Amino acid sequence: MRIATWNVNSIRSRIDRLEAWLQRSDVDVLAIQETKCRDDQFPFDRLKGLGYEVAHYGLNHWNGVAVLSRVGLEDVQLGFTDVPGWGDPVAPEARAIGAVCGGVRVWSLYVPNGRTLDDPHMPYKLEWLATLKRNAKQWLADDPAAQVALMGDWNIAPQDDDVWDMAYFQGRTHVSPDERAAFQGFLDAGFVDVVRPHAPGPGVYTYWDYTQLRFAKRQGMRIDFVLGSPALAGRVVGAAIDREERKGKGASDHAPVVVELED
DNA sequence: ATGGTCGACGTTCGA
Repeated sequence: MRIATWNVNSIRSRIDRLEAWLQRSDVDVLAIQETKCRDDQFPFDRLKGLGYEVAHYGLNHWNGVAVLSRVGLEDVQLGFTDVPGWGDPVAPEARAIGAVCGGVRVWSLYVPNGRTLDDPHMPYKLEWLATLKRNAKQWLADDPAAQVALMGDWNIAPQDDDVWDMAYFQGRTHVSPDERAAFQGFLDAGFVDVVRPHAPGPGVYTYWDYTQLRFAKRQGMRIDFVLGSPALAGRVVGAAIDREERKGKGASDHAPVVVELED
């Protein structure tokens, strides 16, 4: 079984490329982030036409997450227990959707960006991650053999090699000790970055800013991850970042990340 | 091409 995650940066503007990518990538399950639309705007029919069941969680033109599957899609959950919201008054944001696909509990996650170190979005980001970690630890406590994939745009570069120049990122988000500690918490809980061993750095990224010719200059960030529970990690036989998909006109600023599981 | 791009509910904001 082949599972993947991709921040598409608007599914409506990316639907042609998404269709083409699905047809050539042969994935069974895809976690999508930043659909940037509501259900009534989501191109369900085109994806169903390719043989995928679809679960989408989108509240407005920001955020939005989805799971596509051609190996079954059950027990859909919008958000996780106690997921923090944002705003005044506090309102939910569509940043997490879970479903069981082919025996794997898949989560499509769009972690809050943080914006700047002194922005209120930063404590929101950390609280969001802490709450997700509490949930994830509980899932493993309930069933140590659970097959869980936490997939998505984590908006964290856990290691220095995950950005092109640490000096540039001094004082910026994505690399701060608090964010890295939040990410490490998932590893400490038993989850495994199942892609890194198959796509080692340095210079291996999943995101390149549209501006400043970042892609052409190979100035990217590794911020999209698939964290597998121990049982899932034991099934991983390969993984790859599809850097080709970042090329050309109409590309998302993120590349898809694909993980191959043994049957 | 005085070299900051995308996408969205856009003449502005979020990434």
